[in-house]
Amino acid sequence: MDCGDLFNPDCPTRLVLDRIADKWTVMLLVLLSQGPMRFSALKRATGISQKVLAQTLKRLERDGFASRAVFPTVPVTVEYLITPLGADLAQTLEGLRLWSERHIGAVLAAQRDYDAAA
Amino acid sequence: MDCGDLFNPDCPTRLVLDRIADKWTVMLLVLLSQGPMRFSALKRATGISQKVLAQTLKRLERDGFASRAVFPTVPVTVEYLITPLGADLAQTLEGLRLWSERHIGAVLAAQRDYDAAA
DNA sequence: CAGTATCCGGAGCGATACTG
DNA sequence: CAGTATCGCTCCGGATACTG
Repeated sequence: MDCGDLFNPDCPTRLVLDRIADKWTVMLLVLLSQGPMRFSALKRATGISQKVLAQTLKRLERDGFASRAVFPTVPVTVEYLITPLGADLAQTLEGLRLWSERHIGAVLAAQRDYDAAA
Repeated sequence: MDCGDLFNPDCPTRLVLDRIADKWTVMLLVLLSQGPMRFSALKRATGISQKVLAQTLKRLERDGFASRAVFPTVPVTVEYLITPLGADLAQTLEGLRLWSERHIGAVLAAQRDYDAAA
């Protein structure tokens, strides 16, 4: 891994990591990559508080990972959709998901050993 | 992406993500994957505060991603080394790094557009 | 329904001082 | 050298209440 620029706070990898590294972003990314969803559906599915959900969706939109579709019904209906960029990122995250499922056992075992030694 | 279990806080992907999603873990992982390093060298290379560096290294060790080698010199010498598990994870993160370098332009452009509209 | 506004507690991180 | 201990600030996230 070329990491010279990792020391730069503006390094692409750090920027992306900082963006997806909060509690809910990846989860919403994955959810939306399965299909469009409305605000309340996302809230129900995830259990996120309204404030944080709104916040996270706004950032997703700002970064170009999701888009908003507003239907002028009464009351208003809003759908969130993943963008091609967001779908591409979700696809890439798949590698990390596979790694996690394969190796989580090893990680948890290491933690147990470590804690037992202490 | 099979995300049914993403809603479970104990889902492997969330566990791993939560562990590497802090400010310094990935950077240390990458650094150590290039070769063993001593505490003070890591401190100099990264600019992390002593407290947070010690904290982060301890977690890396607990998760089985790094190991400590203590040499009984005076004063004591300590080297940190990446483990096979840690090296494997660093390798996987390479995919995310590549994605970041390829698409960071699109992300920053999206942010500019979004901010300009507001 | 789809948000915004406000308050609050806890975690993360840095700076500083101290120790074997 | 390789840490630990303490303080203080900031930001994140949750709970609650309110609005077009």
